[in-house]
Amino acid sequence: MNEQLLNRVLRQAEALCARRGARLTPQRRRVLELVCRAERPIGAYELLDQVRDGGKAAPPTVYRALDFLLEQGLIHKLETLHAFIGCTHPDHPHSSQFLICADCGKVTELEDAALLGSLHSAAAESGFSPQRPVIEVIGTCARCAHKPDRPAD
Amino acid sequence: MNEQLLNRVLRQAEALCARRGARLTPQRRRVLELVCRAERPIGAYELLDQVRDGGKAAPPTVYRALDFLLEQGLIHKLETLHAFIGCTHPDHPHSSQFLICADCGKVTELEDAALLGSLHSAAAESGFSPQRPVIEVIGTCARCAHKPDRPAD
DNA sequence: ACCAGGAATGTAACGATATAACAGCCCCAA
DNA sequence: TTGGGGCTGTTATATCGTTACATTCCTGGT
Ligand SMILES: [Zn+2]
Ligand SMILES: [Zn+2]
Ligand SMILES: [Zn+2]
Ligand SMILES: [Zn+2]
Repeated sequence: MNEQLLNRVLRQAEALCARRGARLTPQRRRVLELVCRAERPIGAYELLDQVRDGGKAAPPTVYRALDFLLEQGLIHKLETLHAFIGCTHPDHPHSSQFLICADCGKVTELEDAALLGSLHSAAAESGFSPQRPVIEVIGTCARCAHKPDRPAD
Repeated sequence: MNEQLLNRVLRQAEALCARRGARLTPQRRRVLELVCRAERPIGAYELLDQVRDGGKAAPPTVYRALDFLLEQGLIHKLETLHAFIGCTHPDHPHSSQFLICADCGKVTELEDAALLGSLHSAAAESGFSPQRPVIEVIGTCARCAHKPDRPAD
């Protein structure tokens, strides 16, 4: 996430939390910023290292911040990677899908209505009521597909 | 999985492995049977307890069997639960979807072509080549939706 | 039958991810 | 001012998964 987008996201986060009466404390804001600055999904313990930064901090510090940010929809958790990414459009609640490149590790967040529709149709046939769809697709991104070969294998 | 289906699955597993030159050893067959007998997704350490059954066994024993069974498509892993279920139709390779009831824990395996189609379309728009789609839907199953209330909350 | 050599298993230790439980702090509201 | 709820600190522990290396088993070539 570039600097400009990051600033926008942080401002949106503050506005959203204010509107909702949720407290985006410095600790939480710090974790949000770290997640968003990471070019790739980032793990909780990796975050912990950065939060410590010489000082002291324990897992609950980071996990509690992550829980808050997840509740507010400011970040997403990638179940297949046990890692987190910042949401680029937290302004509205959404159920999104993730394209995860197994080669370069980059993740693209989609919000595909047709895909969600298919999912709801399929669930409905079984009388099932979806509450939290988890859709994560491991594959190869366009950039990596164009690479002629793995350069440094 | 009922006894009849279990027996069919075990026979299919033997046939498949034989055809592929893969060795469905007693250990692996045992783990497959334990996974299939479980009414719900079962975790690796839970399996380990049952594999031990008084004797001795260590995590790699179970994880290696699980790896083999996953490779052969005889079981599936549920990423959101860190648990495993037996595949009810291992005769052909497939990418399936899972409906996970948050109330009773039951899991339904789907193989919905339309849903997969939507997924591929959505991915294609981003130039992304899917290799392993992970689709797990947390929600409420038909049975649990009909319950008037949580009986013992 | 014999003997590699690879596949499968046993065993001990460790690493990574996540939560429980309880204590102290801060801020606002009654 | 005095709770009380929300946030944070701290320690320990639970849960999930892997590494590394020794041993055993099976198989295929001779
Ligand atoms: Zn998002
Ligand atoms: Zn890539
Ligand atoms: Zn299946
Ligand atoms: Zn249910």
